[in-house]
Amino acid sequence: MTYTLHRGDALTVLKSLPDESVNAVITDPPYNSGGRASADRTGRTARAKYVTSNSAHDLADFPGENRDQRSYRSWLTELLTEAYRASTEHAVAVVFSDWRQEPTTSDALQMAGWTWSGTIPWIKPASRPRKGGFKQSAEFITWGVKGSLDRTRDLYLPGHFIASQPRKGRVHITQKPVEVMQQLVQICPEGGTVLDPFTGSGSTGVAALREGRRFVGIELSSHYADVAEQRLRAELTKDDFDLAGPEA
Amino acid sequence: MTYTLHRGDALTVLKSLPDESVNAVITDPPYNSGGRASADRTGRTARAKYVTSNSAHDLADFPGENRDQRSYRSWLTELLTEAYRASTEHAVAVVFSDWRQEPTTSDALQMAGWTWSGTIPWIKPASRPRKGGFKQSAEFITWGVKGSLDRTRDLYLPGHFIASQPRKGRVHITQKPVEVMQQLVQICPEGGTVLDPFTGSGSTGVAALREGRRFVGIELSSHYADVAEQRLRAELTKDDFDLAGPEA
DNA sequence: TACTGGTATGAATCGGATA
DNA sequence: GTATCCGATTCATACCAGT
Repeated sequence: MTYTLHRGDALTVLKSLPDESVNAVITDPPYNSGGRASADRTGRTARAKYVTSNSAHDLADFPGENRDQRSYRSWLTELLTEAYRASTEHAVAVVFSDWRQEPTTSDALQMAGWTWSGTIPWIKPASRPRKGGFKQSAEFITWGVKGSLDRTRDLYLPGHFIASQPRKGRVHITQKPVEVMQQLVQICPEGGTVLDPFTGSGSTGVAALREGRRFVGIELSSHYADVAEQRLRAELTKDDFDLAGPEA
Repeated sequence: MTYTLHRGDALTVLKSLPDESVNAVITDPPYNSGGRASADRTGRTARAKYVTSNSAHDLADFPGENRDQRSYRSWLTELLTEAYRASTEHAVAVVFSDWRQEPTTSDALQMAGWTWSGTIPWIKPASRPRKGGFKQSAEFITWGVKGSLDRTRDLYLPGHFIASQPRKGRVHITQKPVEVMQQLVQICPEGGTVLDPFTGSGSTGVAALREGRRFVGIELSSHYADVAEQRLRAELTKDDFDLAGPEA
């Protein structure tokens, strides 16, 4: 399997992709969430919003956490519109969000032309408690189809995920568990192409390669583009190693 | 503990409730979901939408399943507005929905004045698989506060639930597991009053009584009002029995 | 290997001080 | 007042070291 990693702004690069060139879009955009007032959400960095002040780790910040509610919706809509154009018939879009952005995400998905087909909770067992109320232990995966689902495939995917955020060897604040991503990429037909306009540390790509799908990624931050490049290359090397065996 | 069960239309009865008389609103309104087109949703009864055509059980139909998307939103908004009026400061509203109605539900909750504070997935492990895609195994519990959360309470509630729908002894199509409801009613202070404008078979009430909360219910269908009445009365009797012990 | 005990942390949240 | 910023808080879970 192969991958392509574009360095640059998601929307700009998306516009340069040819029509009907990908078979699934799986991505985790910056949520632009957190905080009560608009200024809290737009005026602080991802680290300031999402990382406990006394955390020992020193993971790099990531860009794009400065949009207010309205511009978040139109921005996401335009992104998903371009992704729709670049997708084949029966392609599926899979978009992460938190509870606050889930309604906006399903709006944007539909405005971009996709047929909203469901919302899948991802349960994170290790999450902060909240005194006096219900804690927030889930993220949401909104998915939709271009046209109709391909019902000829003998594919049955779960309706929820329970998995902890990576802790050991974590390289990104919002890194997703590869085992979850490996399930998600199966929505793309084998040998097809998975697109992730917010590659980050590249978990979607790693999962795609492991499951025998091609990968096209876009990442703005040069730091994370480097990280993703390394992880993806390592994945290919590991493949060769696995195929050849340790004796080769 | 005591309960009051009103028979009649939810909105009409709600308007007759005194201001600031309840401490939590926990309810499962008719979802008005199901079909893709408006005609699919409004033209069929609840049984036709939610029950596999050859199902063996013979549960009664329930009313209120004939609103399109827009009128559902305004109807729910008006309901939650009245519920808000009838609630005390720091009261919490807890509203079930499916993935399709979750955005509308959080809209209505906020339009009614509540501060939306989160969305909790309820995972139903035994759900039908879906060929070619992700199955739908979750419902969503949208919750919000009148004013601010009471953070003086030593209360830490879960951020998700995993429980199968009652199978044995089920009396309502959309009956909720009492163990889930028993967790939810804890958002109401002990000895306080829980309101459920769509009582159905009365699971919210049963849970409230078990957890030492008063209950005020409203149910339109006389069939289900009878069912709820019986379950609630049985719960009180069982209480007496438990207190006195089998030898008394 | 299986278990135990110690420790660090989470796509937060909120009250209250400061500007 | 209003907007912004600072930092205390909370516990189930995951990881690690040691037996």
